[in-house]
Amino acid sequence: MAYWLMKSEPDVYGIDDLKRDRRECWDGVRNYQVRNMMRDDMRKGDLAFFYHSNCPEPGIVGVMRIVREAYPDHTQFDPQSKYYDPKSDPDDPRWLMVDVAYKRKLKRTITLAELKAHPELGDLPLVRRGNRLSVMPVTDADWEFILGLE
DNA sequence: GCCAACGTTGGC
DNA sequence: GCCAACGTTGGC
Repeated sequence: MAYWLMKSEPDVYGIDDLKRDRRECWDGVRNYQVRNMMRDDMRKGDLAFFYHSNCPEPGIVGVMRIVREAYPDHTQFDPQSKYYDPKSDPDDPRWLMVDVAYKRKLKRTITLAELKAHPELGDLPLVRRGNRLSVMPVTDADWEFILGLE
């Protein structure tokens, strides 16, 4: 089983929204590297950290489970959606999404600042300069280490 | 295929 | 709101 970290802006969709919905499709990924990881490496049963980005206190706020593997993201064909992609061919969809299910909230937010302060996490893409992936792999060791901070 | 211009992400 | 970093676009 693999581990992941997935970013979302809490103003758009936060951990409390997922807690309420229990399960949701992770739409709006429009980055090829992320799409390829979701398609090739993300499997049902994998666990992921829910990360709040672009907010007053960016950090890890919860844990969720991948419950459906990559399939076409319907928002790419919806002209009303901000994720609409007119260049995507319905017979060969360009963008994919997975479904996630709420597992739990962390007892507290493990902030980005805190993650950065631990040299043990130096290889975590999140804390590496210039990283902009909205979905990234987390090693077993980093997963355990981060949960240990809770 | 190069690369300048432009758009987006996301921390601060 | 600023801006660094990086991805994408499109002219050539």
